Amino acid sequence: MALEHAILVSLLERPGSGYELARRFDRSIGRFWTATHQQIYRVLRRMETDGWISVEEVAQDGRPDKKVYSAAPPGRAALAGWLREPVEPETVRHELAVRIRAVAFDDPAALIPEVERHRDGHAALLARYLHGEQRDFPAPDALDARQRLQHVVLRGGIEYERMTLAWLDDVLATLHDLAGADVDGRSAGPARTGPAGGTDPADRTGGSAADTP
Amino acid sequence: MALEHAILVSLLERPGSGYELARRFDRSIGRFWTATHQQIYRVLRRMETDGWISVEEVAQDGRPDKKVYSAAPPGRAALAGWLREPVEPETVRHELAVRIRAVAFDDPAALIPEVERHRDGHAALLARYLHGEQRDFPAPDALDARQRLQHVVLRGGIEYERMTLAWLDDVLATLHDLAGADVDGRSAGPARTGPAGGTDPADRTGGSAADTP
DNA sequence: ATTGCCTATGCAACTCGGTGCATAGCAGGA
DNA sequence: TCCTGCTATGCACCGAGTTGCATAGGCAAT
Repeated sequence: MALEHAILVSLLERPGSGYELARRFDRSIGRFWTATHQQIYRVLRRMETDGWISVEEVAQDGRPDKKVYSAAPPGRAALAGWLREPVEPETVRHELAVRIRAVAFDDPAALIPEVERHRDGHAALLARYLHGEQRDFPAPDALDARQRLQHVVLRGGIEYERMTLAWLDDVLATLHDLAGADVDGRSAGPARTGPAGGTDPADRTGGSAADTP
Repeated sequence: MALEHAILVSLLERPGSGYELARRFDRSIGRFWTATHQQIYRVLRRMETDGWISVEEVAQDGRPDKKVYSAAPPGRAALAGWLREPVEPETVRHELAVRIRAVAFDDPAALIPEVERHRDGHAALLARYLHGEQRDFPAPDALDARQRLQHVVLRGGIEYERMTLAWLDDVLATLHDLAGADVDGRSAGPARTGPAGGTDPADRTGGSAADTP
């Protein structure tokens, strides 16, 4: 669990209230670590009792008071320790890949609209990243340490979106091709690849193709 | 929640017991959808009571009996319906990105070993994917629908690993560069980028660089 | 002989994370 | 005027998912 650490990083970059953190998790940090305000408030309370962060109540006019949190020395120490721990191997949850494999047992055309929607979303995100890069890192040779680290993370996001976009085009081409090949199956619901239910024929997949996604 | 659907796809590709499914989730399907045996057994029971799958008790010699599950027509129908639902926007949990940003408040060299380990893992996985592609899809023009779908998913995995590998090299170059630049900070623990705790200077990041990862 | 691993299934307890709802003052538009 | 939306924090509940443990026979190696 790294939400504590994501919050610590965010608070080190700039102190803020739970509400402000929640909005940051909708924008910046949220691109690679999501969290709802509920979770953030709960974790903030725990971190405070653990001494990782310190609070300051700030009265405001025209809007409710807020609690501004800052990273405390124990929090920094915890972060430093965390950086030296082994990286856990990222639990993967790639829903689209499951759906693509599922389409073998249904109409390939059924998935096309959703893949296109997905594709457009990634295209928009890539455009946003590239715009942000132009704005924030116009001179990549004159950056301090923190900016260089932010830039390398951003480059990762850009390359990921580029790669995903190209792959989704590949997927779409494949789906269109398959949908065009068997026009008769277009209207049918399930049960088309195999004769009926149960075991499918030509099922050599278990140990070969299924072994590598 | 798509574990049901991942299991359905796996059972359609080949019927099997909970234990067999668990092992598949360690290898093939597990590359893009992880699950422990506990979860699988629980979900299998629920799917069975819902009529999505059917069971057959199989006695074995020399090892415990097993329950072999197969996808039933209602399961196929549920899968077809799922394929037409909107794709939920993938909750991102990219721990390494958080760590890279965290390193701005600690020693950049501290992260290098873990990034290298990570890099080697991705290199090994890429090699495995490429080997699997050679083995299972030597003639990409002569594939049936299911194989073509499996191949396009595999291509996605390959491109993802290629991209990740290049990016991790980029990250390593950046970290080495930063670690070489401030040799004085090498041995220090936390608290080096900013003067002490609290708010860091040059904190224009909140709305600019922080806005795009 | 004992240790450890593999097959095969399952219970119990827990944490993590998300949804829905509540409060409460203020601002702006229909 | 009413409705919506923003700031700001929080409770209660539920489902998903993990960890630890249990059982139980058979196999292989030390």
